[in-house]
Amino acid sequence: MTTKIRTRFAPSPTGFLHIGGARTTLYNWLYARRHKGDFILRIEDTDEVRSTDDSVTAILDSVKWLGLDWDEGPKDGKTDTGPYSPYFQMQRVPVYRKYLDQLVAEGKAYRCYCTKDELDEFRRVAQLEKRPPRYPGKCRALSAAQRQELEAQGKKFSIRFKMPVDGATIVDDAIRGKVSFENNLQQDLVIWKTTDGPTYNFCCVIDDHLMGMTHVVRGDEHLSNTPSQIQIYYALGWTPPKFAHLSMILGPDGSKLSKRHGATSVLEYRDQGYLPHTMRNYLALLGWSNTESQQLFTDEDLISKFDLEGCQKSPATFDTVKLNWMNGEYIRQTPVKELIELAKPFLEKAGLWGAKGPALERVIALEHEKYKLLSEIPTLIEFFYKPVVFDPKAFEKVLKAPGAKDVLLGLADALQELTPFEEKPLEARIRQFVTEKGLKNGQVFHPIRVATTGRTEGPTLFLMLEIMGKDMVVSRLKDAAGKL
RNA sequence: GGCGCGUUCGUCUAGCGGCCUAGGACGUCGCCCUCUCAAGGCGAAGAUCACGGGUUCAAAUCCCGUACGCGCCA
Repeated sequence: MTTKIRTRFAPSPTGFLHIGGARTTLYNWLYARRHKGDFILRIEDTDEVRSTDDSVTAILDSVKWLGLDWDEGPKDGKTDTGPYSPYFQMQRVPVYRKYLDQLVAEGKAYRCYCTKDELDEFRRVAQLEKRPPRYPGKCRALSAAQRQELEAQGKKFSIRFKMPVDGATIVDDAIRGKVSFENNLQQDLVIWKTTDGPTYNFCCVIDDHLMGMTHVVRGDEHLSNTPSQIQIYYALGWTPPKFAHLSMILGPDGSKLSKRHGATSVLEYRDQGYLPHTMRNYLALLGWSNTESQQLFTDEDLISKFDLEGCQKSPATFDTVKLNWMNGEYIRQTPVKELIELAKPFLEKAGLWGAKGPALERVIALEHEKYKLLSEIPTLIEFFYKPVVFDPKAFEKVLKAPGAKDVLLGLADALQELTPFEEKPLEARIRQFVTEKGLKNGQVFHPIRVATTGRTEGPTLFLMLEIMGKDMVVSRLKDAAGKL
């Protein structure tokens, strides 16, 4: 029997969920789902200064919006559920302390009394002598008597983990293969702070083991810490999980994606009108691909095809242009009724939800192939519900053209008489008008469009007029003519 | 500074020694469709596979070095 796959996403609640974190979450989730395993969420809030409750909420909201469900972890910002509860690290401190005591008792970790100033000095001298600036192990071999004396002086201490002094630690990474680190170049890392609390690397090892993680999929920036973590697993008599380190996501200028490149928070993408499915698909492709070079995936497709081996070792640039294309694809695939529901917040904000006028369903369907973002929908359809606002250029070029006024007035009369006021008869009547007056199509079609919408671009003309209805069309033709 | 990682069209990538005169997707450009804008169809341009050495009958693919970028130690 094979062990059940268990993956996790373990954010520090010190801010919103950014794009990189979202991708890490997605890959962990995909891997777990692919193998019918469990996906766990754990909150690494041991940084008491920077962790906030708001961040926890924002992160949970983000993961939920992305449509990634977790099997164990927080239910909200305070409570959680699952066989390994609690999933908030601050609530697990006694657990960490237990293993800390064990390591100290076994001589695998030791108290270090060096002050910040002393450590700075070590570092300075090391830099000067062009040696690696690592902790020199000053307190590593202190005797019990020496420790007593230092403590009698009221010296505070941190606790350091004793790294082996020879040999190498191999990280067998699912994406990068075997990566070797010389042990004597690693330093004795602090696992318990002077301020009496555990450090990130220590909690991470203990939780990943106790919570039964089989795979740790995380960002590239953790690769260098992995040998230390692996040695802690060994010291505790545990087998490390399989690691996979994902490459970084870059901004368009090749530097690490940050706020100055635009939106970095997942919730900002939601607010700009991207669909969760777009984010899942796009992020999946940013650093992972299969041999078919497939671009569009259903969720089932993604789950059945995703694998760690297909992940890219090199960093990837986040490309909003492709994201927009993909979002357009998925909007086009979304049935209009569903699309309206998705666009509801944006329509409400624009005052178009429940507005008097043509049926929203027909209006939105009219320009279905044009939306790239949900947030664009209101601007593209608002002229159906709000007074016409003329684009100055369109007004100059199209309405002020010679004869345009006569066209508008003539059409207003002709269309007033038209029944039924529907696409086909409208087209027939307007084309007839063109012939009667000896004009070209453009000389008539363009002025109608600008007069009724204020713009030179918009939906297919005759169906649009039908949806607007006779009263609106005729009065707008007259109004526009009146301005000339 | 040390250690580690990375480097294929503008961007995301395929490629695991011969199928590569390097394939796909986004974007760009052109044509078609057409009442505009899109969408759609067709087509084109775009990569001396970072650079330099090897290994081999044969290298984008294997090995070594260099450069540049990034990460960790901080």
